[in-house]
Amino acid sequence: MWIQVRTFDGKTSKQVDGLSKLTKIEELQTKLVELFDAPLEHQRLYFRGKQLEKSHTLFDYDVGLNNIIQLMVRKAVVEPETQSTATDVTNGKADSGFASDGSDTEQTLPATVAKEEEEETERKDVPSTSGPQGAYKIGDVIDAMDLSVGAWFEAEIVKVTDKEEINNNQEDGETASGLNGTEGGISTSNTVDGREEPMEVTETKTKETDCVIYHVRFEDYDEQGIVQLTSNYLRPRARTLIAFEDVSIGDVVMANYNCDEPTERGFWYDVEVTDLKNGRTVKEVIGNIRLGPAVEPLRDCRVRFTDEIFKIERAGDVTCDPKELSASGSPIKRTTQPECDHCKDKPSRKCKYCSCHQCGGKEEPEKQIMCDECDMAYHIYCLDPPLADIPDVEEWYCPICKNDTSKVVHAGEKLKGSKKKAKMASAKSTSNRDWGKGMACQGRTKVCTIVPPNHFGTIPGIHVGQMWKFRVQVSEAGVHRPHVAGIHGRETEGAYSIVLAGGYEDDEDNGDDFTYTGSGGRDLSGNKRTAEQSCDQKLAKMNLALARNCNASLDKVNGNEAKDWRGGKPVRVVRNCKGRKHSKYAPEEGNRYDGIFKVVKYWPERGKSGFLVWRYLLRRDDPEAAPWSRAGKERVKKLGLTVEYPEGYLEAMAAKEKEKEKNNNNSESDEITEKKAKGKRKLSKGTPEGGSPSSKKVKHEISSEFKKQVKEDEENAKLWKDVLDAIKKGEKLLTAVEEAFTCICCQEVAYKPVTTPCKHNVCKSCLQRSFKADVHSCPYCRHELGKGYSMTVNTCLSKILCELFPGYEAGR
DNA sequence: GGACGTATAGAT
DNA sequence: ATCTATACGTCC
Repeated sequence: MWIQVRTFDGKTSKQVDGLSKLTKIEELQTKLVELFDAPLEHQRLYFRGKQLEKSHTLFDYDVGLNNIIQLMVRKAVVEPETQSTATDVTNGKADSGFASDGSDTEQTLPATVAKEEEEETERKDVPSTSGPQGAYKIGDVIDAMDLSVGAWFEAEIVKVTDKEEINNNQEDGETASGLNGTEGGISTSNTVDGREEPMEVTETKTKETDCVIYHVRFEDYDEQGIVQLTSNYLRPRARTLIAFEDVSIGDVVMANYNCDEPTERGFWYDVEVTDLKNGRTVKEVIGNIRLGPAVEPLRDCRVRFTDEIFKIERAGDVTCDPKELSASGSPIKRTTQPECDHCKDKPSRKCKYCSCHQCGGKEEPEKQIMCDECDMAYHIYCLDPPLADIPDVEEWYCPICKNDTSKVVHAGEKLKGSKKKAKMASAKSTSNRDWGKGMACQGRTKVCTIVPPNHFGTIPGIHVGQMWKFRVQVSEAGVHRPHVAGIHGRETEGAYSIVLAGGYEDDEDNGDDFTYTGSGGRDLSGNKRTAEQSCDQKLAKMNLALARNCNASLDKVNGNEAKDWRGGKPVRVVRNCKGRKHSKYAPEEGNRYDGIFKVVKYWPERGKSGFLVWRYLLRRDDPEAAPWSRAGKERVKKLGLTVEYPEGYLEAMAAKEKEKEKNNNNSESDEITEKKAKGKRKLSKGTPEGGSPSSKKVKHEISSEFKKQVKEDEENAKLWKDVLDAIKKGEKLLTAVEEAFTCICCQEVAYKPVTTPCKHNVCKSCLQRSFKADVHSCPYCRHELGKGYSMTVNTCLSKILCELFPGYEAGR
C-alpha cells in the first residue's frame, strides 16, 4: 500500500510506498526521516483531525490507499547556551518571559526565543520605559497572539503577575475557565497535544530573571477566558495603516490572511514581505506568513487585503492606555473572518452550526451546552429529554455522538477500537498475516456519483474496452460496484452488472454470447472463499436479480426464455483476466468493460457436483463495437484505452522493483544480477522507468474524422489545441477533453455547453441558474455577459462531447 | 496451491 | 444498525 504525505503548508507532497495497513506509525515516521529530512522527534502526523500515535497502525486510524497524512515538522531546537546569552545580551530585556538560567533542563523552549530574536534586536535600542514590572499594565489594550494559530487578536490586560504565582493561579477562578490545558504555565492551547510543547514554561527558578506573566482577555473571544502570556506574545494594539505603496520587500507587517481559503478573510498574521504585485486590478502582498513559535512560516502566500496592512508597533514606542488611544481616534477595529461560515455571524439568522444544533436559535447562550465530540451546541431545553441545568460533568456528548462513545478520542489519548473492528478476524485471531499491503483489502478512494447504485445500462463516460487493473477500480468507476461478488443486483429490480472471472468450468464463452452460472449453493463457513457445491442453488438474491433481467415471466422452478430477448433489462458485463483459462475473450490483464448484454434465458441445471445450479444465457446488445472485433480494436486505439491503474500504483511498483534490485546487488554476484536485470527490463516494458506519472508516455492516435469535427468547433480552437497538445504529450483523449471542458459550476463535463464570448464553456442549465440569481457574468472569469445574453448551445461541441461520453447526460 | 482478512452492498 | 454473502488479491 502507499499513501501521500504532505507538509502542513501544502508545499511538499510525497508518496510513501511499501506500506501495509498494519504498518505502525513509528515505522512510517522512520521512512519520513529521509524523505522529508525531518528527524523523528520533530515529526507530528495528523490524519482526519487526529494526531497519530506511535504504537498504532494505519489501519487503526482508517488510513487507506492514497490518503493524505499531514506532516508537521517542528523547528530545530537551538542550543540552550547560545540562546540564553543571546537573549540576555542583545536585548537586555528582563521580561523576555522565559527562564534562561542556563540550566540544561528543558530547552525546547528557547527555540521560540531564538525566533523572536531578530525582532528583538530591532527593538534593542528602544528605551525601556517599562521598568521591572514589564511593558504593560492592567487595563492596557494590546494585541496578543493565540498560540494555537499564531495570529494576533485584540486583547486586554486584566492581570499582571510574577512567574512564581502561576501555580497558585490554578485555583484562581479566572484562569480555569478558558485554559484548554491545565499545564499551569503559559497557555499553550491544545491543538497539539500539549504535553511536550516547546512553549511550555519550565519550572526553573525565575526570580532573578523577573519574568512577568500577563493575563489577557481576547476581546471577541470571551469563551477563551483569561489566557496567560509572556510579553513575547504581546504588543501594542496595531493602529497604523500602511498604504500599499509604502510597503517594501523585506518589511514585516501585519496583514489579514486565511490559510485555508487564501481568497477569503482570515486572521491577522505577521508577514515577511518577499514580493509585491501591483497590477492594474489586483494588488497583492506576497510573503511568508508567521504562524507562531512552533511552526515554520507559510512561504510565499498571497495576501489580498492590501488596504489593511498594519505596522507592527513596538512596546514602549506608543501608548497602550485605552483612554489615550480612543482620544486619538484609534485603534482601528480589525475585521477577522466570520466565525461561522454558515450564517456569517449574523445575529438575526438562525444557524444550526454555530448555535443550537436542534433549533438554530442564538438566544440564551448560557443555556447552551456543547458536545465534546462534535462541538455542536444545544439548548438544554431543546434536548430530548430536556435538561433542567447544564450538567456538572467533565464531558458531555450530544445525542448524535453519544451513540458511539467508543470513537471519542482525546488528544494524546490512546485510540479506542471501533465496534466493527473488534468483530473482525484480526481482533480475535493470533495470526501474523500481513494482509494490509496489497489491493485485496483496500477500500475505495472514489465513489461514482453520476448515476445511482441501482442504475441500469451504460455509465456516462465509460467506453466499451475500458480496462482497470483491480476490481476496486471497476467499483469506483461505477461499472460493477461490489468489491468481490460477481453479480450486482437487487432481488426486486434485477441485476445491473456481472463479472466473468472463469469460476465455473462449464460456462461457455463465445464473446457475443456466453453462459453464466449463479452464485451460492456452497458452504463457505469456516472462513472459506470458495468451495465445492454442497447444496442446491436457489433462485434468490443475486440469482433472482439476474433472472429478472430476462424479458419473460418469472418461473422460479423451471426458468424461462425471452421471446424478444432485446427487451430485457441491460446488464453491464465485465470480463476479468482470470477467465483466460477457459475463454479467449477474456482480457490479458485486469478487468475490461465489454458493454451491455441481455439475458436470453435462464434455467436450473444439475452441475458436476450433482447439485442444482442456475444458469443464464446472455447475449450482447450494444451499439459500441466489441473489444475483440476489428472495429472495436480500432476504437480502443482511437480513444487511447489502456489498462488503468490506481493512482500511484506504477510509481509504487517502480519503487518496489528498484528496492528489489538494490537487494539483489547486495547479495548476488554481478553476473547474476545483470542477467536478472535484463530479464526484468523485458518484463517491465511499457511501464515507466522514472516512476513519475509524467514519464508515462503513450502515443495516442487521433482519427482524422475526429480532427475534422474538432475543427468545426471554431469557438474553442484554443482549447482544442491544448487538448491535442496534451494528447501528444501522452495524455488520454478522454482525460484531456474532460479537463478542458469541465463546467466550472457543476464540475462535470459541460452538458449542452454554452461557449461564452470570453471562450469559456458552461452547462446551459448552470448558466441559467446563475442568471436566475441575477448574476449575469461568466462563472469562469466574471466577464459581464449582460442580462439579455442569449444562451446558445454550442452544437458542434455538444455533438463531440456526446460521442465521447455516451449517455453522460444521464446524471443531469 | 491453499489459506485468509477484508470492503462492499443488499437484505433484514 | 446489524447481518450475510461474495468469482479479491496476496501471503505463507
